[in-house]
Amino acid sequence: MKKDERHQLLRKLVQKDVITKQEDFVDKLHERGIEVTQATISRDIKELQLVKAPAQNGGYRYNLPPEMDYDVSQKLSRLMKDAFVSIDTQREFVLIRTLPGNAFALASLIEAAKYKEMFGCVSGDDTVLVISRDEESAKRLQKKIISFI
Amino acid sequence: MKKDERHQLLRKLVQKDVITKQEDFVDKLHERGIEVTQATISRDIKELQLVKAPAQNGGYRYNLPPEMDYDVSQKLSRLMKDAFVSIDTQREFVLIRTLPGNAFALASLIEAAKYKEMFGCVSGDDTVLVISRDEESAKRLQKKIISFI
DNA sequence: AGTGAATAGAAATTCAAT
DNA sequence: ATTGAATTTCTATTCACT
Repeated sequence: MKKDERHQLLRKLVQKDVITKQEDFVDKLHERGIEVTQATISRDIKELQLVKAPAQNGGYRYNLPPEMDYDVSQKLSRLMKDAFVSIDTQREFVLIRTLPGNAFALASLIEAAKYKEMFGCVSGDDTVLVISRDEESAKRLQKKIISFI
Repeated sequence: MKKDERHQLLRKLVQKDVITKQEDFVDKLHERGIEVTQATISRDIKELQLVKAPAQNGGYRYNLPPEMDYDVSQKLSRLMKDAFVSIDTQREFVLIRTLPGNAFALASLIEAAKYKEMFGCVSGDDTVLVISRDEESAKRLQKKIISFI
């Protein structure tokens, strides 16, 4: 199983089940016949930026990172499915192509999403250029943006 | 130094400084002449529901719990300073008294705040009754609501 | 209740291998 | 690049005391 697949699964699991420690992930994956160790889960958690949060009841629970506004997320999802053409990164830049006339709207939504990785964002008619902090950030942004399709 | 004071200070510190581990808190407090151990900080973190989040740069950072909308928070703050009279808990209930005619507005804002501890919330003219999950939740809600004054 | 000292328990990293 | 085994580091809890 590829890392990206496992990451997707972890995101599912952390929402569906109450995960109180990393071993819980190891066990859940084991149930599905996927063998990983705690070391790998620790790295996954870091990459996915999951957080271990003290819960209401007194225990702990791993959570997804704080999401952007539901509203923004909805609109991004619709616009991306609708008008997305391609995405690529070059150094600390992310270049997104859209159908003509949609780039400005997309740029506005990306601004509204307040990605921590993002410095700024400019748009033409069918092109959005996102400037991020560094190459790593650009790659992470690419993944996040693609996930809306 | 009282626990509540220390909690307030921790909330300040976690915003101002980059705290990567609990010992960082111990050190920061030590600099201010406050002697606590890591054990106490661990308990504080649990009570304040601070989270250790993987950061953009590859490290870790303790953060405040995800906040409610800025907008809601602003309005709550204004209304509380304006119209708050008293607050008390009884079992799993929180009873808030306001100046006459303000309870409904306060209840709406409390609803909008989407506190996890809250079941429901009803209001009269000068009284808001919040129903929470249990006694502990009620006490936590009381603290959170008072903090807007 | 709130706390510290000691300890158990959980998570992150190192080191090696692939 | 990705991982597991071992290890280190960090965090939570226990126990005793106040």
